Amino acid sequence: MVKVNTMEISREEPNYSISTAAKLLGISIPTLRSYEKEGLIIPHKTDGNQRHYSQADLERVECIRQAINEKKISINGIKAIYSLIPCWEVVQCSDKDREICGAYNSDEKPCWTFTHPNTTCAERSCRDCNVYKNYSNCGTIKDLLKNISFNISGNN
Amino acid sequence: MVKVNTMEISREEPNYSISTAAKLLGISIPTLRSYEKEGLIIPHKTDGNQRHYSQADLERVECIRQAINEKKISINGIKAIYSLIPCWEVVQCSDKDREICGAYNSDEKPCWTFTHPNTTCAERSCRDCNVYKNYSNCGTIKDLLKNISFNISGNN
DNA sequence: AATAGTTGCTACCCACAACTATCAACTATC
DNA sequence: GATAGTTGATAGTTGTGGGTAGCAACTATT
Repeated sequence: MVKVNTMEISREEPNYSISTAAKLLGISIPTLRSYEKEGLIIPHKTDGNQRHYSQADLERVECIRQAINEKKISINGIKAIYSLIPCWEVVQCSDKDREICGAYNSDEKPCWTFTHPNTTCAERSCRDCNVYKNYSNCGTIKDLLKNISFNISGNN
Repeated sequence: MVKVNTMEISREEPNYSISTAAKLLGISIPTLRSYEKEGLIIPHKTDGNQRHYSQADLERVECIRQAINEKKISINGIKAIYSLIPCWEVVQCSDKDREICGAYNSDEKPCWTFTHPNTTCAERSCRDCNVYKNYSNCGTIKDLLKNISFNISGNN
């Protein structure tokens, strides 16, 4: 139990610089930066604004690469898929939040690419949020949708 | 009421040949065929195996085109998004169905591109199914997910 | 039975999404 | 304070996904 916890922490410890991360992944540094610019990853940033990547980050990037290179899903496609993660349920945000939240009302970009003024997510760090952390692995979004009690309204 | 019904029927009446459909959409015939081959649309087929398109089909194609040309989502991306439609809830299929159903266990292709032997969907026509019909319009998939009572398990 | 339109191929084209290289200014480490 | 590594830019490269054209065989319409 304690051991698992330790492993979990080390998996999320941002130990790799951008150059070692790029080397480990077999891609260039600009590519890694562009994934961030597109909102696919949120690396940790030091006080001096330098990027650091954890093991979990690397695995996330590998899923993204698999989607792009093997599944032939474009970057905008991945963003659209991420936007379907039901964040509003994961963070249990209020009806009022949903009205004003850009993420809730978008189907083009993941929620963590929005600023969330005046919502539950305002003071949260998206990198540490379960929406970002849990549903990043290659096939987990559909699995999330399966663990759902549906209540389809107006379905004729 | 009757009037709406009539409109609804005419909207789904497969009145257009492939050449007129292509002309109305401003695309070539091979393109229209390729969308079908990819599983994005299911046109009606005559006894002589010729394709006929309804008004609803044309609108569907327009959404697909918008996704490809404006949103820059690749065809495989669109397929992956369609695969996230919770068909199992729309058609209310059994636990046993879910075990053996290729669609339930895929996140690459929409459910209607599978044959569904020995499931609730086996004897259904996918073109007439609500999964195909209702959640084809550009932004409706996320809306569907919003009309849901969630029951997230194992969410730490 | 003749004309027009369709079928499923295969072969071809090209815009551009994904990626890389290079830069001066800045940060980290010793 | 000097070396190595990083930052955000811009400019350049390239593979290929999305689309088209052309074909013989088939179907529809007159």
